[in-house]
Amino acid sequence: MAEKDLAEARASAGDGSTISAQPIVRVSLHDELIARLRDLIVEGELAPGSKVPERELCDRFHVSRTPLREALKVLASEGLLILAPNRGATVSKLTVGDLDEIFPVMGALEALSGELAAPRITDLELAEIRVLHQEMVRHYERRDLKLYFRLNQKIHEKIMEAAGNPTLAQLHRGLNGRVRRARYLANMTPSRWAQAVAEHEEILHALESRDPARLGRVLKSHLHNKCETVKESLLTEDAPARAASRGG
Amino acid sequence: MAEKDLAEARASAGDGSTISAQPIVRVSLHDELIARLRDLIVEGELAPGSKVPERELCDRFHVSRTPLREALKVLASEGLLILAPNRGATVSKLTVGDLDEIFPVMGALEALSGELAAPRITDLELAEIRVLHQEMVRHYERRDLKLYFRLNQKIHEKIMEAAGNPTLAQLHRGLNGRVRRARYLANMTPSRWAQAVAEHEEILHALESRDPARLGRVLKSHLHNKCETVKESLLTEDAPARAASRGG
DNA sequence: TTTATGAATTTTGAATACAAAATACAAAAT
DNA sequence: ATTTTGTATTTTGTATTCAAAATTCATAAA
Repeated sequence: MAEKDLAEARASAGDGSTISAQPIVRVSLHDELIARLRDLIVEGELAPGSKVPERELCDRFHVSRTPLREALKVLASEGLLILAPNRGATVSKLTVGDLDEIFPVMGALEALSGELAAPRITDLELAEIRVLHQEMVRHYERRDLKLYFRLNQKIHEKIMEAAGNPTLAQLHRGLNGRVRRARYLANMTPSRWAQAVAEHEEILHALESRDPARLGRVLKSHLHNKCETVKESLLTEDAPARAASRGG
Repeated sequence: MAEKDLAEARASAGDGSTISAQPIVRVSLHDELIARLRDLIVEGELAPGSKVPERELCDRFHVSRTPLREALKVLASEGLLILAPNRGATVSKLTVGDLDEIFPVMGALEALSGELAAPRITDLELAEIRVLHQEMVRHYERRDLKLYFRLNQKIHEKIMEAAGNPTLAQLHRGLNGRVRRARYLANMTPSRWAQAVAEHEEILHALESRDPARLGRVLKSHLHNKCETVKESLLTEDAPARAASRGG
C-alpha cells in the first residue's frame, strides 16, 4: 500500500468513476505526501529516533525534495518529527515524560468530546457504536489485540465525530498520532485489558444515558488508565526487540 | 518591528555576547519566517479573507519562495491559512461557527491548565501573577483596552506556564492565535468588561486557594463568557470598517 | 450593452541547481 | 594505539528555473 506511486495518486485525484454533482475532490500532492509520511511514522517503518532519509523518500514517492520538505515541516509542527537545523529531520521518540504531557491533554479533549457528544448523538450513531463495541468485545474474548485495538480506536473516533467539532477532532487526531504507536505496542496485562473492556462498557452506558458529565468523566479516566498502562510498558521495555517484533 | 530584515535575524542568530556552556541557540530561518507571518496575520496586516501575496512577502523578507512556501504550509496546518490547490493561500476568517468550535476546546485546555497549575504553582509565580493582575485592573480603570488586553493575555500565559505542560501550551497557543484578533477587536460593553474583571479576581482567588477543580471551573466559564462577547461583537458588526479602524 | 471566446500575463507547484554546512574518512602526530 | 587534523563526500537550506494552471484583458458575437 505505502509503496504505491504518488504520481498515480495525483493522476487519479479526480475519481471519474462516479458522475455526480459533488465538487471535484482534488487531493493536493502535499496532503497526500503528509498523510503517507505520517503513516510511515505511525506504522513504525520510520523508527522513532531514526533520521528521515530525504533522498530515499524522494525516490520512493517519485517526488522532488521541495514538496517532501514542505511535508516534513508540517509533520514537525505536529510534533511527529524533530528538525535540527542543518542536520535534518529525525522521528521524535516518546519518553515517559512526553506521555505524561500528552495523555492529560488527550484526556481533556476526549472528555470534551464526550460532553458534546452525549446530548447530540443520534440513535443511529449510538447503534453503530453499540455494534462496534460488541465486535470489540468479541476480539477481546479471542485475545486478538490487533483487531481489538482497531475497533477500540474506531469507537473513540465515532464519539469524537458525534461531538460535531472538527477543530476538537483535529487536535485529538494530532495527539493520537503521536502516541498511537506506543499505545499499540503497550502490552496489556490480562487485568489491564479486562479493566479497559469494563471501562468501555461504562462508556457505552454513559452514552446511552446521554449524560454529558458522566461520559466526560468516564472517557477521561479511561484515558488516564491507558496512560498508566503505556507508561508501565515503556518502562519495563528494556528489551525493545520483543515489542518491535510485534509491530507487523 | 515586522519590517526588519530577516537576513539580519539570521546573521545575529548566535548571540555571542555571553560566554557560557549553554548550547548555541540557532533560530532557523523557517521558525523565524513562520513567527513573522503569524504576527502579520494576527496583527491584521494580512486581513482575514485576503489572498497572501507570495511574491510581495518574498521581497519584504528578502527570501525566496521556497522557504516562504514551507512556512505557509505550516501556518495552513495550524488553521491560520487556507490553501486552495493551484490558487494559493488566503487568510482564513473566523465565522461564528468557528468560534463555537474553538472556544469550547480552548476552555477545556485552559481548564486543564488550571487543574495542573493549581497544585504546582510556586509562590513566586503566584506573586508575579498578582502583580500582573493589579496592573491589569489599573488599565481597566483607565479603560485602556489595548494594555488591558495585553496584561490579560499575559496572565493566562503565566497560568499555562505554571501548568508545566508544553504540549498543552502549544495547542492552546495555536487556537489562541486563531481567535486572538477577533478577541481583541470584540468591543466589550461596560458590563461585559466589568464581568471579565470580576472573573479575573475569582481566578486569582482560585489560584491562591490552590484548588484545581475550582480554578479549572473558573477558567472554563471565563472563557465561555468571552466567547459570548466575541460572538455578539461579530454578529453586530455589519460595519466592519469601524472595527478595522481600531486595529492599529 | 452584455455575454462569450481566446490569447497574453501572472501565479502556482514542483524540479533542479548551487552554496554552505555537516559528516565521514584517511593521514599525521602524539 | 589513540587522538588530532585536514580533506573529500554527503546532506542540507535556499535560490532559480520550468511547466501547468489560473487570471486578466481585449476582442468578437449575440
